[in-house]
Amino acid sequence: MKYSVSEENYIKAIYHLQQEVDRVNTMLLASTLETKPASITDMLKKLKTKRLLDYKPYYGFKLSAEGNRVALGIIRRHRLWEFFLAEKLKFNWEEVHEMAEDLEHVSNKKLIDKLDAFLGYPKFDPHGDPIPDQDGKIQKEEHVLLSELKLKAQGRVTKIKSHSKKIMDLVAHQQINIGSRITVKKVFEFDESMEIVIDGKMTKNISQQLAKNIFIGNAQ
Amino acid sequence: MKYSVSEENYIKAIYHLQQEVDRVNTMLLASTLETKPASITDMLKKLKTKRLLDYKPYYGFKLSAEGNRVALGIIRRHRLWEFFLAEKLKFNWEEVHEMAEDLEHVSNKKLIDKLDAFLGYPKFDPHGDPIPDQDGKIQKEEHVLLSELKLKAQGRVTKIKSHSKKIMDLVAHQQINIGSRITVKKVFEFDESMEIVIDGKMTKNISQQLAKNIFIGNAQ
DNA sequence: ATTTTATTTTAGGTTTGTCTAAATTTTATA
DNA sequence: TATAAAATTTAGACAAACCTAAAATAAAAT
Repeated sequence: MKYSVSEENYIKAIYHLQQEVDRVNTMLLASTLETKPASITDMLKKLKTKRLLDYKPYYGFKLSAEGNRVALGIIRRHRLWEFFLAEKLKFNWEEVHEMAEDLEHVSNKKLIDKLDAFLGYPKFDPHGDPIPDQDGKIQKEEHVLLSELKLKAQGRVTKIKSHSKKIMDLVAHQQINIGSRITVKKVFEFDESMEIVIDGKMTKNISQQLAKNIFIGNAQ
Repeated sequence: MKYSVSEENYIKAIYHLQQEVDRVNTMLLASTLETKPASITDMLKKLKTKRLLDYKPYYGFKLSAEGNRVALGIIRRHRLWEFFLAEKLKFNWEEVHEMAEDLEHVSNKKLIDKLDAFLGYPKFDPHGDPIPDQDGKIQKEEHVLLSELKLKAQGRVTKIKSHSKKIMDLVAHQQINIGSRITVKKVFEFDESMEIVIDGKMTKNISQQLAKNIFIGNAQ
């Protein structure tokens, strides 16, 4: 089954929201898609008739099993293209998200599977988010926030929570990358900022707000 | 300026038709786009107001200078993606056209220029068609149809005229590739079929219809 | 338990790109 | 050159995806 760009954007947005809340509602989806609640209702009905959505008027909604499957396909495409853009075309990892928003809608299965092979079946995209395989399976992530790491603890950066430009600017400037090895040297009680060592080379001071957006984990 | 997928498909189709006839008309465009004449007229008006088209009702039409520039941008994207698909993802050259039809509409300039660099600034796509550079400049092709080649003449395959699946099937089966060196051994008066030698190795018999679709030239 | 507020849906309108059927214009033919 | 045929355009309709404004429903507050 082939879905329109709009349908795919709705499905993807619902999927992501479901990772944070158990039942998505109209207002929330409208604000993340920057559209009006009435438009949301229209699309919900459409997705329901296509059996992608479990939807009862006035009572929120969630993706059906099939809806989930479709969402994972879109996310697979998005993240593979992100990996391609960063790894092969040498884009900075803060630039790739926007371009992948367009590329993800090119949905020829054979193309995506060959791209996957060409890239060497990567398990994580440049932001550290897991890339679903052909069957929609996702590598389990186990990670904690850098802000929760104990003194002297160390681990690798697996993911940045938000992909907003503001965070990306700071993270890039501080030379924190996916895969960087981080050691917590000191935590200051005053503002809970921390001193960290990156890859055993650079010592940096980062705010608690930033530390709350950096995941440290077991991946890659 | 950003154009819709539909607008881009019209612009591209008009550009290609202009390589064959001097003034394109409604019926011709309708049949190549597999759409109805009334739809063509609608879009022509739109492209005219956007100053992409030189159009006088009832008297045919052709692309403006700006229309040409836009067309070359689309063709550049199409052919770069074709090259990528064939060269990097290892698709057969008869498969790439269809996928590139989707990819060509992803029009981020920086993405395309980086893709171009990644591919090593190729001058011809897998079908032997020239790839416009950033400024829309195209490498001049000089070629003749294989059917017009004289006896004992030889040259390299630079391009296949049509990209239809039917032709591609036959061409691939006969092991005729872009860059293959072809020598005309014999031409039969009865049906104007010809015996050719490919790369000095294989001797094949091909129909006149096929020979009329194979270009032999100076490129690559 | 009402009333107020917030959320959600419905009703009806717009734009884009398509269509069919009818009207118009050009081209071909007798 | 008048008429028939073909090509083109216009008029009006439709689906997709959005919108605004109004109505319906649910949740919160008094």
